Amino acid sequence: MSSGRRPLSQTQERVLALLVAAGKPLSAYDLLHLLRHEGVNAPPTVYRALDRLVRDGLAHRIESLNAFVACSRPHHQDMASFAICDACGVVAEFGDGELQSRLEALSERTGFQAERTTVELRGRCAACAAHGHGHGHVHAH
Amino acid sequence: MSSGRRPLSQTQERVLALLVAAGKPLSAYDLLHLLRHEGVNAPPTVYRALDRLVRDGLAHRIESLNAFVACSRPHHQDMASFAICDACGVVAEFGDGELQSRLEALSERTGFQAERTTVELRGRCAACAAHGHGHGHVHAH
DNA sequence: CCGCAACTGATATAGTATAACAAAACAGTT
DNA sequence: AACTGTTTTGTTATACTATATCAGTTGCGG
Ligand SMILES: [Zn+2]
Ligand SMILES: [Zn+2]
Ligand SMILES: [Zn+2]
Ligand SMILES: [Zn+2]
Repeated sequence: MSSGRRPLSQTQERVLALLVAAGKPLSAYDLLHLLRHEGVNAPPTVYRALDRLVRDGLAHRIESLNAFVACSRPHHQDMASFAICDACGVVAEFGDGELQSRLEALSERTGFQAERTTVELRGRCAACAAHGHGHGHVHAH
Repeated sequence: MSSGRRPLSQTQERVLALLVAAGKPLSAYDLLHLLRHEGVNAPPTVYRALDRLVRDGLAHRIESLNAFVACSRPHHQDMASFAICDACGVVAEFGDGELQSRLEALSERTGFQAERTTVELRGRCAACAAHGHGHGHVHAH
């Protein structure tokens, strides 16, 4: 039998390293541009590596940004939520037991069987809210 | 002074009507195809109508689907959450005071100032979970 | 009438994601 | 080593989602 899961491939390691280094969400095409120097030059390669990382719980997709971020507590089983600063781009990942309980209670009541839950707060982080970075925007370019 | 907000334009009305009739999320391009018969033939027209409807609280964007759905309780001020069935495509919109309080408490603690909150549950609705529609997928085509 | 704001038309372009198929790499088995 | 099933990669092409830009229009208040 196969004990544990496969190790990451070279590409998967590279993508994860880039996400960790960035410390904020990168789009698949951001990653692709960063990897052009290293022989990766097609979208599917990047998307496949991302699929693996997300399946494995090493990265998350941020739906409201169409982007990906390294998991801050790899392989956790509970659901993840995100607070995303629109001024500086930083993302805080947090787990919230009460939030999760609340959503599970809802499933109980309604019979809806959730397989995946997205919770994303968009706004300003404490630092940016203080600083008068009140109306800036992060640009991907 | 201008009492109340402007009425919806013809295009905006049509887009809203289509969303209501569909009873589930439609992509901007789904709407565009439906409107081709009526002289609308460019994406920006549809996106602009959708912007207006979303700004006005008559429709919501579902981030995890890149699609739009009519609001089930127009103009509500509290945050909306969504349970989306991946088998039959139906979306249930719900407001949950406790959920909202929980998220507001979080903002309080961390200083994060949320301007927009996305809560989306993906899974199977009660009917589909019962029926053994256990592994189907909804296709947009 | 004038000016302003919102909306539209039209064209082009940017950004995000997957389909499909062939080839290579890898691990476990015989 | 040879065989087998699975995973990953390469490559090309294509589909889907969204915005930029600029000109023209419409509706309304001053
Ligand atoms: Zn995580
Ligand atoms: Zn910030
Ligand atoms: Zn609503
Ligand atoms: Zn269903």
